[in-house]
Amino acid sequence: MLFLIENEGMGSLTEENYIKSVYSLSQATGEVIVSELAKKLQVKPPTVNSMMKKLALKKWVVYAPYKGIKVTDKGKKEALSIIRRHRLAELFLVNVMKLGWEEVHDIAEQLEHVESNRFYDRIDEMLGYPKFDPHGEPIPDANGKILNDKRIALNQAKENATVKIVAVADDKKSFLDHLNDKGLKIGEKVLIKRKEAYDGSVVLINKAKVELMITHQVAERILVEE
Amino acid sequence: MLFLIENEGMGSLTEENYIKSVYSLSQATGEVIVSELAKKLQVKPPTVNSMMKKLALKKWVVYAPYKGIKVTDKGKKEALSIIRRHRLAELFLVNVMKLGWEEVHDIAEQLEHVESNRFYDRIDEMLGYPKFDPHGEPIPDANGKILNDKRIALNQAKENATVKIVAVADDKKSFLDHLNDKGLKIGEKVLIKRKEAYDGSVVLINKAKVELMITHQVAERILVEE
DNA sequence: TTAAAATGTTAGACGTATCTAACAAATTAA
DNA sequence: TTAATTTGTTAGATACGTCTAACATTTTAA
Repeated sequence: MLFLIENEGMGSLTEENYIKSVYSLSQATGEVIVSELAKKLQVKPPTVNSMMKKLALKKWVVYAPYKGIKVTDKGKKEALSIIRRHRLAELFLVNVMKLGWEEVHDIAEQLEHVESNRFYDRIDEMLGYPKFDPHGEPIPDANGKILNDKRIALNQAKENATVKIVAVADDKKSFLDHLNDKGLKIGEKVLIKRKEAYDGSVVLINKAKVELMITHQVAERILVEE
Repeated sequence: MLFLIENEGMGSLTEENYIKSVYSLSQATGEVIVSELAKKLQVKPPTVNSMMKKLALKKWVVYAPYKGIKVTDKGKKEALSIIRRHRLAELFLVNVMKLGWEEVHDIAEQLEHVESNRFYDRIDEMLGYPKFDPHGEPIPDANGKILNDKRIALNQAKENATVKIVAVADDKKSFLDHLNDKGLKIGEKVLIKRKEAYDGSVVLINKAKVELMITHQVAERILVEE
């Protein structure tokens, strides 16, 4: 007799980490490639490959050989539930436990896997049911509903539109530094002046009326709305 | 090239769970047997057997085939560090997060494996550096030092001694109920009237001057001091 | 447009933690 | 004190998550 330890919808800690990364890396463009995931998760491509087959069987992702990986609604729900726990944990560590923002990420990475609705509901309550974390990232509610899910990658915004930078899809320090150098930050509005069909770069005008050119690679990782 | 992921002293989550159980189950008698551990950890005896070989290699336990398992000083240090985290977590969940005692054990079981000194030091600070948890169990300090480590099993106390019940080495509800039926509880003093050499049972007199007989099996699981 | 480079997949291996089946030792009871 | 029972060990299997080496496909660039 064989017993299934995990319930239908549940995932192992590892699976949780994968779906979370698939979700966030595919946010901007709608999909993510194997090598990108491998880099993010610090594993080799074959490992990602076999895990994707597994997640595809679970219907968390859509995955055809040599094609990009897409999250399904089911996978999205999983990811949002983990992201909710991560963001609540971070906020809790900062607001209640008075730890510094720079030191909470790794702890939250561990706390997000704690299995206990009571624990997270209580944190949510103590924090006053917050809707956003201090990076501007929305916190999904207990049902996985997320406020303002209409964010798009900067390179997908229309020419001449004025959009607000609401988040970045890459939290590596080097990327944040790069934005800083360009005089861009979360919360600020920019005007999309021109999108180069040629190389996908975007020319925009920032708050200080300065014209800036940003590469496709970078534009893809900046989330905007409106 | 092969990289070791774990540092010398560290253990996997599984190893941590094993050494914790070895430590607590061997508290009273100085050792614990395979089947007892298997029962506690919900695994089969061969699993315990192979894990004990592993922990013996790490010098956390002393283990010879068909003999009881003993914790080494090194293993004790590991165990105390996990127990510290568990007890701090429980107290935090109850005192700060206002969860009920009955619901915190499983959450603490998960939190105790969070790797972050900052996290635990902060909890310790918020709780005012507590020395005992509400079950009367001492909380080891950051160096693994434990206040009053002179507790002994009830059956090891001398005849005619008056001792205080400070903790139980078995937190299953059925055991606690059994003690309740006998009119014994943590914090209460009892007089050891007689110890039967024959079957190891102990006759004692409780607060209400009532004479009680408790079996060796039970006496072994009641920790007393003084 | 084809050759080189980048990216992805398959096959086969390994370590961890677990199991069952079969056997061995120690303890208990007749 | 020997036989039965309990307890422990060994051997071999399995699932998970990972790897490397070899091969396949796709993309890029000459």
